[in-house]
Amino acid sequence: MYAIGMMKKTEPNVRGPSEHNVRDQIVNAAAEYFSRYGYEKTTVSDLAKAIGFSKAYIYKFFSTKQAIGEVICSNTLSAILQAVEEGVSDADSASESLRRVFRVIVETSSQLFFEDRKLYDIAASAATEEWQACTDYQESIKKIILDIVRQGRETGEFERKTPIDETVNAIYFVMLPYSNPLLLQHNLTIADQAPMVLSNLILRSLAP
Amino acid sequence: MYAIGMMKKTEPNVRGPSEHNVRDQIVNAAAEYFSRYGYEKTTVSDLAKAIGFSKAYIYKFFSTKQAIGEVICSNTLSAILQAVEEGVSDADSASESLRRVFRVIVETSSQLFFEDRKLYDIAASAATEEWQACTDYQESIKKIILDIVRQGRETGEFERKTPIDETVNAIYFVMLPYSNPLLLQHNLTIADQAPMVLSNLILRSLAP
DNA sequence: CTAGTGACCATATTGTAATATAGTCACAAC
DNA sequence: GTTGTGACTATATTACAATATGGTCACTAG
Repeated sequence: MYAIGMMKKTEPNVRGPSEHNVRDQIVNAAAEYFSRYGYEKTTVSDLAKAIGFSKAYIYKFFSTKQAIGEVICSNTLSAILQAVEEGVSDADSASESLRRVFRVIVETSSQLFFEDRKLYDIAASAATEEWQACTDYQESIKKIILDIVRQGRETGEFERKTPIDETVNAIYFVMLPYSNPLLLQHNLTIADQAPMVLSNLILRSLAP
Repeated sequence: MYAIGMMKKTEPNVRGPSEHNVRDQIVNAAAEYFSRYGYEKTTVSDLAKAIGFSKAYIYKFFSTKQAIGEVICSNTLSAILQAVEEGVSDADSASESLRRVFRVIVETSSQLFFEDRKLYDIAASAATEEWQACTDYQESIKKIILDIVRQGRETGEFERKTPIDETVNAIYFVMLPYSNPLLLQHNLTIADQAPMVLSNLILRSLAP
């Protein structure tokens, strides 16, 4: 078969060769259209026209429109995660890392979903229908939090009495309303104060 | 004029005598209909028919349908607050009070908005359009938290370094996604674990 | 075999005409 | 004065036909 890494191709709804020029063209067109006109307003025919093929040909590569959406969504969420990880790697303490995680998530998400690009409705669909990309994203955030808490505990920066799973879960719950676009939407008015205030609360709870 | 206490009659959109049999009949009918058929589905004519008067007469007492909704909403939120205050008064420490606030809010809200009664859509309208009753409710919750934190600080149960406003605000922000029906809706799946886990986090952050 | 498509179907979405609703007002009965 | 209403308007909602969209498939070209 094709040379496939340990990723891709495992997910269903992805057809045809995973390395293919046309697949990339579709994804690029989708990125453009979804962010400019929104996911719902963009039709598969639009994408087909944009790259000069027929609609039917698109379905040789993706089994559904949602499958295309998943890729865009996945890329977008990856971009957020990357920004988060960048912030974390620049931090010089676990506390600072946590602050940055919170701040960067809120900032980047607000920007991507509500300002720069019209990616809100794809994120909304993704969150409502619990696409794979979303649950993966939430898992990644949990893992980042876990790593930071671990590190903080090792350096003695954080307390060690509370079961680490509970600590991580609690922090995750606090951040959830700001990392899920469906919820963030309702919290936009406090999205500028929340990261600061809540980070402080979390860090107080982590004090040894 | 009428003998008016320091309340009622101050809010606009409330017409006619504030003590009046018919006003109560309207409110009772509304409570029944809104919780059975929902706020949006209930028409003002329905209420009129239910109490045997004409629709026009209703408008002698309430300037808009929303004004009726505000009363029902206000009563419902008052019921939640009462349950919360009951829980608090039964608690024997500030910590226990905080736990109960969180637990009772989630339990009572879930029940009222999503199980027992179909009050969700009135609460949703209220939250979306920021009715007075809602902002009052949120203020009340903030005040309850403030009182508990104050008490906890006095008894030495809680730390006193953090500015009390920030502490209260942070706790309030943590509870917000569970006290606002619009947000609670998306958190129903974790609504059983959240109060426990998040109360623990809050209490750890309050440790002296 | 691979690359690519027009024609097709079932369901979703839109436009629009018909209906229902929130809210007003002049007026009647007492 | 108070209690109460039918008739009215402007806007919102519904019902439904017309159209658009997601998705499939048999087929052609090389």
